[in-house]
Amino acid sequence: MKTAKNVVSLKTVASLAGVSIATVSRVLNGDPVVKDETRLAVQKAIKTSGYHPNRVAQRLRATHRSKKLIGLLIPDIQNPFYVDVIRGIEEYAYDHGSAVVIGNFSQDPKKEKLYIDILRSESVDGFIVAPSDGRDQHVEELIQEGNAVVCIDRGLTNRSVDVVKSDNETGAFHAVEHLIKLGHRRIAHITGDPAIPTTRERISGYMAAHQQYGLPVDNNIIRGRQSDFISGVALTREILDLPDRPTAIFTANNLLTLGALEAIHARGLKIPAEIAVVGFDDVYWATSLNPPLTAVRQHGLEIGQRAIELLYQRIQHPARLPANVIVKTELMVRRSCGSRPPGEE
Amino acid sequence: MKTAKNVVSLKTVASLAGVSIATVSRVLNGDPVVKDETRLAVQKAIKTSGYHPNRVAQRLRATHRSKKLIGLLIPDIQNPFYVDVIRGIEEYAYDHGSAVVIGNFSQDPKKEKLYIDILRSESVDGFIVAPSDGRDQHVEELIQEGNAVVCIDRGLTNRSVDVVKSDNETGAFHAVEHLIKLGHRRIAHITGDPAIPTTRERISGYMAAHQQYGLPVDNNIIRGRQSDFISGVALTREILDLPDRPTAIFTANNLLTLGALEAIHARGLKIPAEIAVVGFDDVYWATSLNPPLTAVRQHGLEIGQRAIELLYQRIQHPARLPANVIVKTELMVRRSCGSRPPGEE
DNA sequence: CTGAAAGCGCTTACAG
DNA sequence: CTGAAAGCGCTTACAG
Repeated sequence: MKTAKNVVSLKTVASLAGVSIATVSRVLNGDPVVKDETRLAVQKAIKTSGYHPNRVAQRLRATHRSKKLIGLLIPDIQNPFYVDVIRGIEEYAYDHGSAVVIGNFSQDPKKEKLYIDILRSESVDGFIVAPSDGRDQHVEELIQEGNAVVCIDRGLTNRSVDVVKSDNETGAFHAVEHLIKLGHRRIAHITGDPAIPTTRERISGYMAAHQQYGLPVDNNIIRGRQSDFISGVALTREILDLPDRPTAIFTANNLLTLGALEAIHARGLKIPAEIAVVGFDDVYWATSLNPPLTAVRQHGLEIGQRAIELLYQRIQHPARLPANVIVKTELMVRRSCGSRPPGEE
Repeated sequence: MKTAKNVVSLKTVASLAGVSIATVSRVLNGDPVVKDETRLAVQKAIKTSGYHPNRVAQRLRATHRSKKLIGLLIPDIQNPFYVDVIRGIEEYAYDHGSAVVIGNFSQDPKKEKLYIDILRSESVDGFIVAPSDGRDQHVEELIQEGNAVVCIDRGLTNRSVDVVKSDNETGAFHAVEHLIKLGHRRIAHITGDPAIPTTRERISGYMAAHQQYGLPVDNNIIRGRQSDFISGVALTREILDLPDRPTAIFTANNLLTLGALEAIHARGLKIPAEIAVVGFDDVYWATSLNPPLTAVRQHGLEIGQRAIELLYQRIQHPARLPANVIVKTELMVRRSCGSRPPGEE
């Protein structure tokens, strides 16, 4: 067992092949100018020496070529939606020989700032970011400095920027419409953090469905605080305690849905017999819930792929106008919303 | 809006402060030899110029100091257990100013190889890896070359290496013991991929519990194929089709558990009235299942933290003997295993 | 077609 | 206490 790391560099290969390091570099980069004979000798030397290019040196040197590194800023790696997005990005990246550095900032702007600094000084090709909110200073700054940036899930309010996100409004619309068509007339909406643009779009969809079907909106049953589990539990409890309890709840993301389920189970209420549930965000365990959850599926993988494609376009054309990619959602109808509202069976 | 990226380097700061780049570097690295007056001038220049060190250059230059980059090889980023591990690692890493590059190889050895190559040539400080199986050639090689490597969840069979993992055997033992104490006599075990050491350890625990309580083991109800959802469904179906159906199922990981639930729900069987379920891996949505799932909780966060601590130790003491850290599991008793076996109510 | 040399942004002996 | 210089492993004009 060797304990010292062997350092096979261009130099090693060059001396092995009896050429200069410049020539080896040319062969590695597929420069057609190299004589076939030389190329062959070099390729052989590369093989026998087990040479692998040092990406750090390449990145330091590369001013005008790709640095093969993408920075990713994720608000919450525990959220399966973002895991899908990451997978979409990663697949594409590694297909192109790029690596991905992930900063999971847990919705903490300070942590976000730290990660941005780190990624920046790793001189990544560009950033894919879910801004902590619509007025995210750090992301603004990043763009200001001339970095390639693509936003996912949410854009920035004061600046036009490449964005890839779900059609939140239509997704919410379909969810609520589905409940209305089943006969529900009082549908609560547990929303996410009001500071996040996504939250507002989903509320819009909820409103639009009510309007389209001539249903009055009761602001008292639209409640939001944070986007997390705890809020889901607390807000659902409030809703369930209401004198004229809604017959259905539409939750704005998977954590809120879990919170809602917890609160409903704790009350011993039957789903959908006593209360129907539809959630935003489909998750792989949604079918294993009892009853299986009706949910608005976001295509996270596709969002990730589109984001990284857009990022590479942005790198090549820094001046092109910002694109706004809206990815369709899909309503996965399962048993948690039943076939008719409670009390009518 | 500037479109060109500003390149504030040591040079910029040096000329601003009227010193050489060597001096700036010394100030940055806290070299006490620098005169206070000079230090102050340099610090001021750093502030006003908005200088941030280039980590790429630092890493290229750093032969003997930390490169501030950790490589992570994860078999499946969709598995919440690994997400916890990642969070544990990440927290520690970023507290120490290190970044983490994640390679999610989806149990695909080819992808694993590619990622190892990339991470290696990014000259990371070290690797934290969950080997694809006990005879993982690529991980072997990595160690062979003198890299700092810590394994998580599973070790290597032919080589002693730093490992951090759950106490799988005891965890499984407690799960099965719990079922036995509830009166179950026929307990099926849906195992993971037999090539993964973890699988075997969990089987051992299952066996040990049977032995301790003088229960016969029926190999016909211990079944394993892959570690995924599909296998969970298929194997559970097989088990449920058996003439003398077991009264309980112990599943070896969270995906298998989901598969089992799917199969059980499809048959319309009541949990735990007709069949009890205990799963390895607690997940944050386990309490939202109906009924809530009894599960063996692994402390993923702690595993991640211990792993990265061990890694830094390994970097500092390349020759120290490999450590084997076993992290306790915890049985989370919920309603999916009931209070007595089916048929005795 | 190939090589010598400059340089990417740093750190670190070596002088002084 | 500070600076000039070498060098980490590459790429790329520039000569020849």
